[in-house]
Amino acid sequence: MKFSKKLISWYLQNKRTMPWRETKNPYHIWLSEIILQQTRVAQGLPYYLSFIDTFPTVFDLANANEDDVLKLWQGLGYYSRARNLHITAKYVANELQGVFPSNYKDLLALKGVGDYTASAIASICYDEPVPVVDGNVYRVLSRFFGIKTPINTTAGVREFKELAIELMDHDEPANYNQAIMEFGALQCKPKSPYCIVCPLNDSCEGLKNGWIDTLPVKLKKQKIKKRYFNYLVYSINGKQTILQQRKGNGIWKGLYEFPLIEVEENDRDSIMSNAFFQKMINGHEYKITQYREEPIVHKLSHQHLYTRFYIVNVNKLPALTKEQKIIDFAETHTYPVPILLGNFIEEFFKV
DNA sequence: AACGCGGGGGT
DNA sequence: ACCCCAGCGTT
Repeated sequence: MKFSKKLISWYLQNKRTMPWRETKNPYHIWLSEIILQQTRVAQGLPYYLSFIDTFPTVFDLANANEDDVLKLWQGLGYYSRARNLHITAKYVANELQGVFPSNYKDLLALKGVGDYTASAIASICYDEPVPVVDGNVYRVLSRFFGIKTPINTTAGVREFKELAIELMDHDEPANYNQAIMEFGALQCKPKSPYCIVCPLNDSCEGLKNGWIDTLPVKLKKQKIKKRYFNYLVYSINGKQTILQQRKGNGIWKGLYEFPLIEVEENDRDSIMSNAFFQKMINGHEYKITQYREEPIVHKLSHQHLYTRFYIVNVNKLPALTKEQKIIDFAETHTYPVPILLGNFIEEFFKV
């Protein structure tokens, strides 16, 4: 039997039930695909349900405030996905009368939709025979065909894409694409795949040569940067605090946070002598206490954030920058914040 | 072509 | 610790 037909056969018997597999509504499929980028099904599923519930149509999403979209996205990470989601919703609602593009090429033009996502939507919604090449597909193909080309190089991306095009099932694009991904997720998984009971184990080059544990080949690991964050949690007359929105292009763009002092070395002197800190407290009576002695270490894929919170008690309003807003304690939890701050707010303000 | 971007789960 | 996850946009 053909490679693709074996996978589809496996898929029809082993696929998990998921809400986005019950529909071909492009709005729902698009939403699920954006949410699932670099995200496990178990983590993304509750977000998918709450987005569908809160924004039943692309018009509802388009008419929302960006802050509300980010708030619903809070905790899912890679927040540019949420901002691009909102941009694309407005584009589809306002420029395309709510009708999504119906082919790979036009889908690719949407913000936040790359090669993978355009292929996924085009194949699932419109039966266009364009192959998806995600992390699962790299693993399945590299093992089955014994391909050692690193997957995160230009040559690797091109080689696997060309192979995927050859293998594409033109009779059932939707089933085939979901089959190879589901197969990679459940059967040909990264560690301890079920080769003994695999329907492809009689012709798998990786298994035959003992390469299962070394495929796919991926070049270098990014090294982790350490950063030292010091948040000033203002308590103004014990009722209000200050939040500011992150600008620029770094992490958490668009999310809110307390006034932040980032230092190179995490010693108390460098924080207290920091120019920004002096400016914030200059001319005001204040009492400052450190929330916890030990920093909270927030681990991201690419950096570790050693974070301290300082409670700054004041009786007068400090001078605010343009980005800063006075917020009632009870309202702090309505702003989209990184999960690191969300946890703190929940604990400290008891909201 | 290389890099930055979250948070969670598995081993 | 380290890897991976239905990747994408920017530089």
